Amino acid sequence: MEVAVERPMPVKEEKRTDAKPMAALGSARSALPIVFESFASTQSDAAGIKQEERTLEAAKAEMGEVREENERLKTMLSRIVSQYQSLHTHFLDVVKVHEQAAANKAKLPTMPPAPAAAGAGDDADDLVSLSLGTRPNGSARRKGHERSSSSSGGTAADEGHQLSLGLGIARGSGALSASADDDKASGASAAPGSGGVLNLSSDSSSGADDAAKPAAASPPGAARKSPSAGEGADDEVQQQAKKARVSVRVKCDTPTMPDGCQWRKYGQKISKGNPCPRAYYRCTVAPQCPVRKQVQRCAEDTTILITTYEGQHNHQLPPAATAMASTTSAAAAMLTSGSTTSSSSASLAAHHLPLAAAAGMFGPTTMVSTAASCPTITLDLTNPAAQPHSLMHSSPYAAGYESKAIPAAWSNGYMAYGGAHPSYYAKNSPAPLGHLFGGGVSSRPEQLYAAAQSYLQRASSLGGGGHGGAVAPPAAVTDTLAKAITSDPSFQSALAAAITSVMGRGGAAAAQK
DNA sequence: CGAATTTGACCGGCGC
DNA sequence: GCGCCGGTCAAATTCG
Repeated sequence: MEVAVERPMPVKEEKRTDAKPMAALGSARSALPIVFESFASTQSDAAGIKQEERTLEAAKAEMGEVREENERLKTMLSRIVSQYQSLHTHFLDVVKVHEQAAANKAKLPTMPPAPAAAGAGDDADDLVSLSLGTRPNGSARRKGHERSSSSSGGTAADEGHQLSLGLGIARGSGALSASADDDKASGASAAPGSGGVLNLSSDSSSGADDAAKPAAASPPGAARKSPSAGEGADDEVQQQAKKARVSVRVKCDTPTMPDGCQWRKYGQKISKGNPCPRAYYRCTVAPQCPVRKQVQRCAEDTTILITTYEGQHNHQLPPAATAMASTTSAAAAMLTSGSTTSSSSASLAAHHLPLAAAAGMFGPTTMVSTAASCPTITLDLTNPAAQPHSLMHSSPYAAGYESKAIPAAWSNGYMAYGGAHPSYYAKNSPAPLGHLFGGGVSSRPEQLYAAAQSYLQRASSLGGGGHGGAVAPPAAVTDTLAKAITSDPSFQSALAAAITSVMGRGGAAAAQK
């Protein structure tokens, strides 16, 4: 039994408290130990009072230096914030232009009939989204393509407070978006491994998302295939669809990642190249649910749990499970739409963007693999930088900060958030989302979500415009923005906090076994 | 006693 | 055609 897994992850309160301290604090922390050390030593030395005084002076001097550094960092932070704001403003302007263009274009009969099919629209503006977190019922699919499981039927009530981190890619533009609904924050604290690694690998089949919905759906592959120049590509697509997967890597010390769903283990195997056995689970929330997952520990670091999801839930999910479900669905959709664009990953990269964009924008820790029959997106959040604690305890702005730990795509969402609530961002720049999700400080779910949706829409519009090819290359814009945002440590810490929150929540609610 | 997990066997795909 | 390997099945075992 994996009951143990379900228990809420222990909250590492002490580490969370630092959410607000800024970079300055981080640096201060690093300096303080030295001070205390010397102070302690003086005490031990009862004889040399003079030496003690000397040490104290040295300590004071160090303190002074630390203060100065704090000031410097604060200044730097405010500068960064202002730059961020101006950048965002500029971005919004650009987006508006594209939005209008897209609006005009939308009136054209280019939209594929297969509506729902997430990411099905090959030529139209497909919005591929990868979301982590739950979202309020209903609003989820603004862009048609989001078939997150939550929308499938989540009870509205339950989903009132949910956290969602979404990433959307507007076809053609590569725009990404993230949305953040508030979450009781409750979860916030709880990240199991707090430092988690999330790997999302989606199958083209993702259709999965759609497929999951039993009735509606048309075969995964069929749903998304593009009628146009299909040819051999279609077959390939369909095949890929069958293997669509979403894998999530999380640093977790429990047997399985608490994703909120109920799973039943049906097998275990030792796979080649990894001494750790791979466990196979099947979703038991509904008898006919096709979703399966594989859980395996990373050979290099056994604290890292690699969970690969396959398929789409065909039933209502508990609130706690919608986050992961949405993520896997969206990721699958993204891959799917990508595959429909062209027949090979190479061409994908060269052409429209879904996959290419995803691969490029997610950053080094995220991989989108289309080579094999199982296209996979890997989001590696195991990176230390992704861990809230470490983030908050260190000086984010210090050189060497690992900005790549967070997918650039998510940064867009972050940006959206910031754009909608600049003031909030300014006040809490160190870890805005961290407060939101983790601290639960003055978070406003509706606003956040609205902001996210707003951004989503813009992003998709942008994509449409980009597709038209009339305007400046959106991809370039978003890429630039993505880089800028991603390099923002506060975003990283925020994201880490959000993920942590999700994970924690999942653990509490999940009835995993 | 029922349900879930364990674990060896079986099956199908893929590469050589 | 053969062997390897990943994935699944199902009987046996364990647990609550």
